[in-house]
Amino acid sequence: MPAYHHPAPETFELSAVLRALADPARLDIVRHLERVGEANCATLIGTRPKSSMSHHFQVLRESGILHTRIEGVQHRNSLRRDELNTRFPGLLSAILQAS
Amino acid sequence: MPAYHHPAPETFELSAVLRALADPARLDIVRHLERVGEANCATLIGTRPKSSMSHHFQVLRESGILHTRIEGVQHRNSLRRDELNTRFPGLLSAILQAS
DNA sequence: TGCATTGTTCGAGTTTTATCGAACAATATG
DNA sequence: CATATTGTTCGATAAAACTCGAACAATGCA
Repeated sequence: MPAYHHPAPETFELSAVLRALADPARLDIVRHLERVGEANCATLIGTRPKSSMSHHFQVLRESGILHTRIEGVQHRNSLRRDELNTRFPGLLSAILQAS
Repeated sequence: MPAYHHPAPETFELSAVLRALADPARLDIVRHLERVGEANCATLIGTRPKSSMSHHFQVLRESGILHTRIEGVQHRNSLRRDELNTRFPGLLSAILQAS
């Protein structure tokens, strides 16, 4: 399992970030990561199948919203808070703050 | 031409707002309104046909992002800054601030 | 080695969204 | 009233995105 590619903050695209966060399932993922800091996919799967979740994590990763660290068989995800805040100041916190 | 329906701030949905702003054409509209304050559809039409623009304005209106005032034959659009800021503090300015 | 766990990838089906021309409605103006 | 202006609505097409099962890959452990 090769390591993932994570885009550099300079290449984050606002449209991609907004599109990624516009999906309720992905917004749930982001909110959960905000609370727990780091989580693997399995702990975040609710009723959805693995393949759907894997897709959502991919969208979040490729837009720059989260980072995936591989540890053994688990893929641990966490928000790229600092990098997002550097590129789009205040955006993530404004979105997380919204009820 | 009946007046438009503009949703109340309490009913704004974050997903809908993000989805509306995730489209580059609509983000351009929002940025333009930010600059000029108020504009009708015609002045915002670039290369796209009227029907496409009308659709984008509808999406922006129904998500709560802009208000459309009818004056004669023109439909004047402006951002609902205060209402958006009340419902989602800091969100619009964070998005407008992003390059 | 055999098996369970974790997650990706593939492919197909469904839904949503965007695009745009044509026809229409409403207002203004000559 | 005739015509131009502004923008919506309709309908069809195309593109994008979501969903999910099945097969696969990689690790960990007995």
